[in-house]
Amino acid sequence: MRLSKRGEYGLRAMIVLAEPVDKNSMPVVQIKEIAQREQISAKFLEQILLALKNAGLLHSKMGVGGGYYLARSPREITLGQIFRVLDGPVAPIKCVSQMSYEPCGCPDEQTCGLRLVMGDVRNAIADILDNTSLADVNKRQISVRKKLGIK
Amino acid sequence: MRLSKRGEYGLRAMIVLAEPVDKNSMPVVQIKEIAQREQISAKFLEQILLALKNAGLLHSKMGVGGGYYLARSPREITLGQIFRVLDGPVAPIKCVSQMSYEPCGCPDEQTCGLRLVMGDVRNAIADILDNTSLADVNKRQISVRKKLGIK
DNA sequence: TCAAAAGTATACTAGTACTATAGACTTTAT
DNA sequence: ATAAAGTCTATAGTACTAGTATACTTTTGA
Repeated sequence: MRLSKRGEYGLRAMIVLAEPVDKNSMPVVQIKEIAQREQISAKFLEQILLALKNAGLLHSKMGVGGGYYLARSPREITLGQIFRVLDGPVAPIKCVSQMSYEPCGCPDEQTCGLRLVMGDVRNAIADILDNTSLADVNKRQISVRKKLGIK
Repeated sequence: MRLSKRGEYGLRAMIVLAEPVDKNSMPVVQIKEIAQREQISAKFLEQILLALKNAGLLHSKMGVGGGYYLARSPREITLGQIFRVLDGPVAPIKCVSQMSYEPCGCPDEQTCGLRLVMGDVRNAIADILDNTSLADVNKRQISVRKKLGIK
């Protein structure tokens, strides 16, 4: 039940890109900067951000002073959207996938016990990922920091 | 967020092995029989059941009339136990694993937003898998069949 | 007693996915 | 014009997946 490095890095990068910036500074962040902050290979991150751009979650600006920025407000981008771009369906088994169903080959799908339970698992995961926006993540981070009295 | 074939087949086999049998027939089932019923390569299933046996979830009887049977009552074997033997930790990322924690390399684990959310995901999955026994699965199957009016 | 049924154990393999790395190209600000 | 930045595609090493293969051990019962 693993999140790939691709997914991990992409989610972390998106969370960084959603961080509230001081007003009237253009919220464009460079790959290199994210890579450094999060200790990720910049070249690998390149591919990941490109995929997120092609999926419409990021926009970019080329050339000097360029970089990436969110295509929509952090409130409107969920972790589920990001996850699906980078790691595919949320469901642990294809036959319970809402977004990309496929039969799994069990003798009788309707009464397959595994399918029943894995359906619950899928729903539990999707519930969290699809109802947590980048803004929510930032809010939580801030409240944790406050609680710990840091920064 | 995928369940491997190994995990899938193992869980399916365990569910079969937990099926209520007519009283006083020894509940020993052969690999071949499970493989046929569930459409799984018998040789592959062999390895899987062996792993489950070595983990103490199954017992076996060698020789003619032998086979596998559950080491404990279906009420006492959870899907979480089976899953962990075959597919490893439930957590989507190592730094939120209860059973086999490892740092994941983010700059500050305490305030890592991804970690906070993935912790929730881990708990949601573990909640289901660790609180669903083989007996529960069978009960659900039966109730689904009843509802559908089959068999 | 010995053959057949059944599990045990390990090695091997083809294919695919993962995790990058590399390099050539395009766009843009100054 | 040049350097900074993203774009795009190819490639490589490694690990994992999903099996196959093979030789063995244990047990039963004819």
